[in-house]
Amino acid sequence: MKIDNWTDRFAGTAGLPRPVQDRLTTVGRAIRVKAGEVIFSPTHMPDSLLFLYEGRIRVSQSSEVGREIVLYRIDAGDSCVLTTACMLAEEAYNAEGVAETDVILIKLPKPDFDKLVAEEEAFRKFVFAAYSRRLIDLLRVVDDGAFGRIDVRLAERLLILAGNQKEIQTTHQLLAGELGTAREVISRVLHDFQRRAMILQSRGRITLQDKAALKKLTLG
Amino acid sequence: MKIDNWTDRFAGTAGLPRPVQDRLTTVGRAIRVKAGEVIFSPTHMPDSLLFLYEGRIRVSQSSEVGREIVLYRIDAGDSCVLTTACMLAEEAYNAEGVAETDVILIKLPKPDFDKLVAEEEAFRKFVFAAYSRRLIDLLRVVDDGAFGRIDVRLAERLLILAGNQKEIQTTHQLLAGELGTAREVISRVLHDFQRRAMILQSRGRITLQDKAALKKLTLG
DNA sequence: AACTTTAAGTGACATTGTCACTGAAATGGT
DNA sequence: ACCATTTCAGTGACAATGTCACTTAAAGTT
Repeated sequence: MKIDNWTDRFAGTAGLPRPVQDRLTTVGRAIRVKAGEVIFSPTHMPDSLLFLYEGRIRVSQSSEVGREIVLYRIDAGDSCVLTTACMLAEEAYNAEGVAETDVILIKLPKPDFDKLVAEEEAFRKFVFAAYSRRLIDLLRVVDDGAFGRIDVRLAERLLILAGNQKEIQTTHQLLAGELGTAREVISRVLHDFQRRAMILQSRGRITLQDKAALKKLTLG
Repeated sequence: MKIDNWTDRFAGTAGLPRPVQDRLTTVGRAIRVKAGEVIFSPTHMPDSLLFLYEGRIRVSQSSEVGREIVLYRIDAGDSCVLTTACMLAEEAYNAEGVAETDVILIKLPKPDFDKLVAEEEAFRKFVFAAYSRRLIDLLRVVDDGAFGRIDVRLAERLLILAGNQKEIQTTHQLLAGELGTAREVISRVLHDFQRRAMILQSRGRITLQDKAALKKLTLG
């Protein structure tokens, strides 16, 4: 598939000279991915730089015994540098990226990526910024995991997942995967939140009834 | 201070053309740091790229309540990209770098860094590789912290810290800081290791008496 | 309606983290 | 040498979190 002018959507490419942009739209292959599909995993790491044109990707890490933790999310307009990092590293890792919504990716082959990094200042900045964001994201994950309380982290995450909505469609299992904990732990904490009238639960759905109270929890 | 030919020590600079290397030795300022001194912290983030010419830097993250976790170590020949990442990011972080031994750093001002990245392929590769290693390191920290058992992690760390030595000079408090846990937890686990004749403790010192047993612990 | 699958609840227990201490070993001054 | 101070380690009680082995409930399937 071909998408015209995708370069307009990315901070690193929008300001490039017209001929360069034209070349990019020629060499970059657009790919549609359905929600839920795996975009990269330890066994299948693309050898291209991925630009996320549309949708959202969830990057998570999983343990041998099936537990999981969400590392960060990639939104439209950003790129996925973890795949490039993993290309360079020999060590084992176990991160995977899953399309959280229907997704349109632009796949830029490595040689073109290298050329662009070499020649275009703006693109270089974009790539470095992407790396930086991921590093900072991971620092946050480490901090939360090592020092944060589970009820606080869950309250935070519920607010984020809800956005400006009041309801979240999810399961306890999925929430456990967000925070890298066990389902039972989530069930316990949510039960407590409900007892305190902060939320209302039904199968596969959580209604945030008192967002202020949840937010308050994340502060103190 | 000036150090001749420091560029020979770094993968990203050793292969550069002679004139480029000469320029680098001119613009790069060498700095000596004594063991224990803070090299960067949230309140004092250098605006240069740091090359570690000699010694070792410990990068750790600390919580508000005084707990700490070691993220990774930077060895001679490597660079410290976290500072460059933090320069680009607006978000709060709380990582700090401490000289673990006496250290010699080469400080390359940002403009020179940018120029080098723009012009030299080898240097670019070096920088990207450095970013990648840190990302992978952090993935490991997340994995260990979220899914690992504390006794296994401690056994692993003891073996690493000992290297090919048999003895480690450290305190329970410092070991707690390595793994992001509390001193009492370390005391408990070490007590257990000693009961099982895997180690021998005295004030400020741990002797690994049965490395094989410790290693075995890290597998099963 | 009966069956299957998936989601959630629960109690018992293990592990890890926190708190408030105690005691022991090194350090430093007089 | 003696004492005071500081640093390091040990400990028991308890809280928070993670694990296990289930049960119960809801939604989808035939």
